[in-house]
Amino acid sequence: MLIRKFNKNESGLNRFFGPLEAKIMDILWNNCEMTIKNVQQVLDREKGTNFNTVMTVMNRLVEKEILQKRTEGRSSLYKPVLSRDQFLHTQSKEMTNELMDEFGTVVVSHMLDALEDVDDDLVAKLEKKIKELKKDK
Amino acid sequence: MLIRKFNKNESGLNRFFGPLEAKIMDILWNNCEMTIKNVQQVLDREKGTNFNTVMTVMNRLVEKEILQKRTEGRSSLYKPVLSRDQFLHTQSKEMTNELMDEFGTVVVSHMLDALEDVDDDLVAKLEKKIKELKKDK
DNA sequence: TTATATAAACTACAATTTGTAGTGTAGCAG
DNA sequence: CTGCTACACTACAAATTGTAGTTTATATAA
Repeated sequence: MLIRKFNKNESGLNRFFGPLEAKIMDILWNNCEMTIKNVQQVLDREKGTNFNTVMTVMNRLVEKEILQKRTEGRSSLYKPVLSRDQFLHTQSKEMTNELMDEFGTVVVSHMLDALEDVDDDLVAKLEKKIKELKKDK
Repeated sequence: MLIRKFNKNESGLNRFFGPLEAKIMDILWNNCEMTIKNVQQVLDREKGTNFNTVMTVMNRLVEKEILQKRTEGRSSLYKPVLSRDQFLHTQSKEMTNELMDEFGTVVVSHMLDALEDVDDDLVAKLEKKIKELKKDK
């Protein structure tokens, strides 16, 4: 799973992918396993995209181990290695860890500053964590 | 201040800059205001780097509003717009906000999972925050 | 069986970002 | 006034991403 960067000033999948890559991943995640043609047809509903373009980008995503490819007769079927939820969960966890490794507790402080409208589960988790932290002292 | 991406699998300034850019920023932050020649001389202690290369990279950093340039007679003096601390603080805050905007409270949960060895001030801040959150209900 | 359509492979090019460096220019110093 | 120095201008390379043409292999239709 080769995601090298997190794009700032973008949103959603565009934080991890280029614009076309992001559209393709979105389509794959909405449809499970698809051929290049299938993907191209969905893309085409908005704006014509060349078959070869779609193929190139999808095969690059396979090289990066973000998609997996299975040859079925004359056609190949592509699907994401991880589900969308798994992917986003992994990325959010990785990014959180990267930030904490890099900046330490400062990010915790920033998070608390930005924290509003939290559900009860998270408050409970916060309280539990505080107790643990105090016990460790 | 144009920082477009956060590089994963890097560390320190290399998360925000290319390798040479990062070295140059490090030098500038250790020395305040410097000419290109000064910077080049410090770089040269490890490995010869072409004067024009240093100049190009530094002027690009000026375009990105990361460095500021002041012409003093025949030479130009460069210095970072923000101090290292200001820069890192800004970036950690921005990144934290980006993550929270993107993923919501999941990142807080991840953060708590990774949290260890916290100082007393942060524990106090956590407790204060919990009280506020409960009051809002 | 052969012709045609289609999927895939291979190849290549453009724009962007970053590192690299040559050449030209203007001004100061001897 | 002549050369050194700093800067500007320009250009190219590698990587990333978007784009698409050409070629090859094959399956299906005539």
